[in-house]
Amino acid sequence: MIAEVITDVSAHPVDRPFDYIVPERMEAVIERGARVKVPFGNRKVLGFVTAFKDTSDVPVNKLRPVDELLDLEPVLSTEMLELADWMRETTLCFEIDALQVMLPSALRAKYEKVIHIIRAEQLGEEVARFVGSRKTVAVKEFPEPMLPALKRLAKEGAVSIETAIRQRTAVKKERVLVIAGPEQLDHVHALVKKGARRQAELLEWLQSHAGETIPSRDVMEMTGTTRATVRALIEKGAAAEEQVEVYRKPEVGLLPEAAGDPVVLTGEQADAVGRISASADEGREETFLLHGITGSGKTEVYMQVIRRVLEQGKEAIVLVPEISLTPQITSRFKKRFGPLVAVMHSGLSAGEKYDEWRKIQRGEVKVVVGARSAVFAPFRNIGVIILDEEHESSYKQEDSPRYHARDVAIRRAKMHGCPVILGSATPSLESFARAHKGVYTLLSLTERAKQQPLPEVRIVDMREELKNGNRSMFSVELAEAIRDRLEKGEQTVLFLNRRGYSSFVLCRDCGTAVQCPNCDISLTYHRATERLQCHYCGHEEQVPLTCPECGSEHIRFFGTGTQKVQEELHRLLPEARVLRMDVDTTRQKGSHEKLLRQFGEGEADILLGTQMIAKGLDFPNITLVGVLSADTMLRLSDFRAAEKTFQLLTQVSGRAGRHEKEGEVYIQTYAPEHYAVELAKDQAFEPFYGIEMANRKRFSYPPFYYITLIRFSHEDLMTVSDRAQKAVAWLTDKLGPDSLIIGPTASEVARVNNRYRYQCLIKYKKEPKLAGVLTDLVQIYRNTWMKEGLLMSIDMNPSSIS
DNA sequence: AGCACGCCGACT
DNA sequence: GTCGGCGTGCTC
Repeated sequence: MIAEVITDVSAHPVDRPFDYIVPERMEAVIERGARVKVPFGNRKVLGFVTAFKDTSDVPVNKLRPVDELLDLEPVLSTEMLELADWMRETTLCFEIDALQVMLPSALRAKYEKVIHIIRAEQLGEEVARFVGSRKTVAVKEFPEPMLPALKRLAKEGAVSIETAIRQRTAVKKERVLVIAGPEQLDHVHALVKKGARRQAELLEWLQSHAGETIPSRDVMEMTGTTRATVRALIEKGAAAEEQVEVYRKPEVGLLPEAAGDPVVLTGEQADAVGRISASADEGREETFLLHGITGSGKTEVYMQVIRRVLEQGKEAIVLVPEISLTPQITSRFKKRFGPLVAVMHSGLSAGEKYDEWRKIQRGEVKVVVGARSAVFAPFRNIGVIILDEEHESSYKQEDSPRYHARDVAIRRAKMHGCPVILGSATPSLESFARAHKGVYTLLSLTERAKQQPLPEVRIVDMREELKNGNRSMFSVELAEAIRDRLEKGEQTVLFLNRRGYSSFVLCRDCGTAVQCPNCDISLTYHRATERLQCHYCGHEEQVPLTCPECGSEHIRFFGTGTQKVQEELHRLLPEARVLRMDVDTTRQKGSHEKLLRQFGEGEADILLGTQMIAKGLDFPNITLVGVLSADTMLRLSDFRAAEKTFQLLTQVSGRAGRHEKEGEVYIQTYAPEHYAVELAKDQAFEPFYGIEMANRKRFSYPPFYYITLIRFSHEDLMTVSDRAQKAVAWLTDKLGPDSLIIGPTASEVARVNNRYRYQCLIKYKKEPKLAGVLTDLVQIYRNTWMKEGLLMSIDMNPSSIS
């Protein structure tokens, strides 16, 4: 038997299956989707078995046997193997990357070079002393100066250097005591010596738990005894100690008032649940776009559909944008479905993620709530896949494999015969257009679940404020409104769109900001470290005392970070209690939940934050939302700038007045007449959709055209510009006349990490040749440009082109 | 001669 | 990606 194996080597020339002989002893147990250890060149690597066959085209003398079978139970199903093929084709990634992304990182291999001692007497004094009596030693343990000696020893055959494969995180084991039966314990009683008070105490406790199995640690804790005592009784036969597999228990901070029980549905909600359930019952692969204004109760619809699916013995996947950012929604699922829910998010450790994954794999849970990668949850009988906030750009992975969770969800639904729900108050233009065309089924929720009116939204023209001499971050109106809430004991949420607005250091004399030495971008000032940082390459430096350009001492901080707003807020309203939520205050594990809980329990009057507070926040006492700078995003040179601004403003406004008290929203902007700002005021999605669609059509952008972005980078400006030019010329020649090729142009940030960046954009409606042409372009790249140090990457469906 | 370094091709 | 093989050029 021959196995086809995809090896754990992410590189072009080996992006294909390699044939291996399956040793007889493995033949009965090896399966597709299992991991194996195989010899590859002069080392051992991990690989995935993707197929079997009887004969190979490879010359027999080149074939080598599989070294070791790592999984008796395959880690990837045939569905997943097929899905990986599809991902390779649609995103142009390596097969191995597609396979790896579906598994928890704990299952990935870690390679370590070790030396095996063959003839200890030959080692020489120094090495021998270091090695001691060990048979194998990791190479990295040796001090640098000893390495040449090791090399020589390897050549002489006194030692061998090999790569060991280690699994990153193992199954967690715990010691348990299997306590003997009562008669046996009585028997032990006689053996305990008179003076052994501790043992007698412990034995008495054990007698009251005869026959049970209890974790050793718990036993010691409850009886106040130590290992020595326990061991003494084990020797006398009072109990046996065993190792059992356990799951790690991630800390789940359940938020207090997240409702657990199903609620009575509005007519619209009930209709949505009915239609989706019908589709699920019939096993139809239908995609629904659930368009519901903020506060219309989309989550309740999801949960009732899931309940129906569970009743049929099927499973459900719920995707939310970066889950640690929305503890409220996970709390609701945990409360509703209890132990049937697994949660997968970036806040979990590798071991915790692995444990959650195993629960899914073994069928111990039926619902998974997670971020993007949870779309690969290893369920076998999926009944529904849900993407909440489907317009969120975090569903697109920005590095290889550049997949979109929405596409994967729809693909998996096809294979399982089940519906997909795309939920949003502000759907992506792509999805809404598809719903209009009838590709997706549109379901609308137009009323708020608790019948509250939409909040009153006021747009504040900051140019007027400036004219009137108000140079602060707060307009007179907004400041007044905050003060008003403070007096009433109600809560305020202030939102700062930080992008392009962080603090930087500017010279007042020559007007330049301090730049990163490696990238064409200004450095950002970080209060916590009191240093300047580059967000692209990570470069860090001291804040200069004089301008590096002109030597002037007149340099000062400019721009607005959350810290600065907090200071200004304190000056304005010294009595207000402010909670700040941004990357700096939420870096610690669980701090996000903690801050939200504090705010929910009324420990602060004002919550000040960035993007991360725009979603999911749902507290009854919030009656005021302020957006400090609505239009910073509009300045981005990206075709989605207006869409993103509209979505963000609508989401943020939706945080106010979700319960009994009415809400009010202030949007401060320098572009009050922009349609994205004006229409967000009334959550007027359809009018916005109309205008934006017209613009997209005029400029040939999605959803009218598909786009593919090709990026190039090189240390030398001339080289990158020339190769990009050559690539574009080649594409123009090969692609059909209806495809538009834009560029090459220098990227928005033209240099990152001392590499110059160019890009070009292909726009097309139908281009059957595209896949083939791009594959050929990659061939050219591999054979020529890659060797000169050029990097080229292709994004088949970029969410942003800036 | 002895080796450091960079380039190239192979990996079943 | 990572290795060994091979050529070049430098030093003792």
